Amino acid sequence: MTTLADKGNLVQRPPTMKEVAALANVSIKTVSRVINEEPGVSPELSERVLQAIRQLGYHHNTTASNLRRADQRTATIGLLLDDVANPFSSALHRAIEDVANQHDTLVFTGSSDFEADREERMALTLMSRRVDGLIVMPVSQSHIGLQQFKQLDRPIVFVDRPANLYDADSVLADNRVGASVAVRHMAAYGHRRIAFLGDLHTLWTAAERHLGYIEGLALTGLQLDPALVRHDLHSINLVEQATIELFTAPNPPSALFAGQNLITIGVIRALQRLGLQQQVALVGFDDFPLADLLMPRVSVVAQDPALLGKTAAERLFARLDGERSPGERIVIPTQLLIRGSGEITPSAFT
Amino acid sequence: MTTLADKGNLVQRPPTMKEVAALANVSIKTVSRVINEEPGVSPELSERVLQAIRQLGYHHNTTASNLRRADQRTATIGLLLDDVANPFSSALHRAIEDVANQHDTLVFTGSSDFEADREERMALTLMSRRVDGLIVMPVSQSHIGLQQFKQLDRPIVFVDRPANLYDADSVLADNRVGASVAVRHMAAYGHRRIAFLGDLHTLWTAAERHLGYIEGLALTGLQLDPALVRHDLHSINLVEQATIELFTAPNPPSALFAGQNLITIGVIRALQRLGLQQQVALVGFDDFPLADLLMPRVSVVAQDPALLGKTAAERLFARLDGERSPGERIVIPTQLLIRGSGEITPSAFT
DNA sequence: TGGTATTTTGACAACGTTGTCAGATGTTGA
DNA sequence: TCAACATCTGACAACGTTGTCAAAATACCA
Repeated sequence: MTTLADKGNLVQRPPTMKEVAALANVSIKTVSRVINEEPGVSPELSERVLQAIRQLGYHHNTTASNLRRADQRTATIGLLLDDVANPFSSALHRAIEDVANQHDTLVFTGSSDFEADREERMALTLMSRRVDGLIVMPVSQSHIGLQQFKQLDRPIVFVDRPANLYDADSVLADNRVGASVAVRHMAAYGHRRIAFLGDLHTLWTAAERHLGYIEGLALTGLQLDPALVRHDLHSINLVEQATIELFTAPNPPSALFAGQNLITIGVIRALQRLGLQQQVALVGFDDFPLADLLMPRVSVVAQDPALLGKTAAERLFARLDGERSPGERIVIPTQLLIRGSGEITPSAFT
Repeated sequence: MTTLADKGNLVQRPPTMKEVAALANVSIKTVSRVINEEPGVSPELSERVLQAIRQLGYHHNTTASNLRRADQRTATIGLLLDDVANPFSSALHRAIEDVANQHDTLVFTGSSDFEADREERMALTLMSRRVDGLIVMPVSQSHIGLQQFKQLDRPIVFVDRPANLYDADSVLADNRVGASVAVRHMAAYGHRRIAFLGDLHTLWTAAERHLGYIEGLALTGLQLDPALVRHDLHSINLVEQATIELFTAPNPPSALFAGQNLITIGVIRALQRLGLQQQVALVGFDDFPLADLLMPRVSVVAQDPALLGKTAAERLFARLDGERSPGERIVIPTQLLIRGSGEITPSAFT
């Protein structure tokens, strides 16, 4: 025969309102009133209840409370990120946590690892937990799980990348303009052969930055050379390899636009290996810690992940507070940070 | 008159088992059995139920289920970190998430910002949510909130820093040995004046690394000079200022031990400002991204946050599975990564 | 003093689910 | 054909809380 304890179950039940009520010699409802600070409890009873609460070490059971409450709220939201350990994601996370805290809401966070079915699974799990809303960096195109969530009329806010879901808010960085500015910046320093190194072309941000690159070239009257465009560089090895290939091929670029911070880092690694870091211009998309300590200091198009996160969270809570306007795209501007690597002139390179 | 919708409540209730049961023309209990894959439901009924579930878009309500279940589990754990956006914390977070996923458990994460009362508040909130267990980077010394949690016989595992709570597991890096190794390493390169720059002395890790520094000096027969020891450098400005002071004072150090990664970065910034980065030896505690791309490349004592997190999470789930042995201290070794900055000789400096 | 208005309190059902147990149905063997 | 048994199924209570509403206690007024 096995007992509960044998199975490793939590056998010691926390005290309940019932026990508090018994000790204070009042009804459960009175205890409930005291805890929820509802008016109309005499100071005398209230004190007796509080005393009993202290004595028993009672703690309110939020889940049971939420189950009964009429508004169907759980005071939790879900957050689906690429990877909680990625600096961009974790900066978002922090900003969202801060807003959620102000709304007495807890955050369930998960990493999708860019896998649509992980995203899907997480979304369904969170739906089972009845989270009040969702903030998502979307991976999948179909959003099957998310659609089901939407059907319950619960808000979803997309962040960093938009979704095909009609009528959902998205909070995005201005990827296209940012990329275009980066290209034009290097063109202004005299570069005519500017390469593009991008992430998985299926990612919306990668595609937008590529479009910005093309726009930037067009605006400065430069020719687009397909040999200078590399997509799908989703691992550091692929980045290094692509960079080296660019410089061993005939007619190499004199400037590089790196479409994402991990790509920027891979490029720097490769340039150091090639000994070219002082001769090739480089602007990366998305800032990263220590970019200003490298030699040369790395110029980047900076996003503002904290602002993206804060905006997304505020949007979500506005929806939860009843805001019913149609879904919007909110675009947060980017900023070119001039530090040195983007201002290297072509003359440095031969 | 205001309706529910006006108040922004989630008015559309998700379908319940009751509705599924009605549609499939069976009892609620049968629906429950199908969902929980309990044996003894005829294939025919089972199919009818599944059909109804699909038709209504039913999703199991985990919270209601957990409330009723006998084992008192919510399949959630709480995670209290310094700051989810800090790379060390977020690496821990990711490793813990992965283990939790394997146990079909969701993680509530919060940032304490090194404030004891934030930690306290978070702990109480998580207790209200009836999380099954807690993983904590502790801030406070008293652990009032955590103690109450422990009283419910729910496991807590401390990570990175131990707690005064008797009988709780801690998973720690070998701070003292790591620091000692760093000091001895630089001493072996001929340094006799090695400075210590540390974090808030109230933090256990900072204190341990300081002890390791002292031990390292003692083991190499070097004199401890209090003028070379700086504590409480909890902001980048304080670090830069302290570094500059060290080098403007008479008899400056020829080598630096930085007790934490943000401190290391501040030191590098200051050394660059002073133009001393190639002349002063530096070993930092805790690795950071790009340490190997700076010039000189930065030697560090690396911790393994992913392993710390994984170990802590596995410990927690072992407890939840009924493991009843006394609380343990598990120490994860550190590793000296030789990259260049720690191998600069005193001769470079005059 | 009696009657009404007001405040305070508690009994009970309900939230959505699962545990318990008894009843219904079907199967087997003599 | 009937008892004995195994298999399926459902009624009901329970988990810990809050919403509803009526009862009890108190205050107020003529």
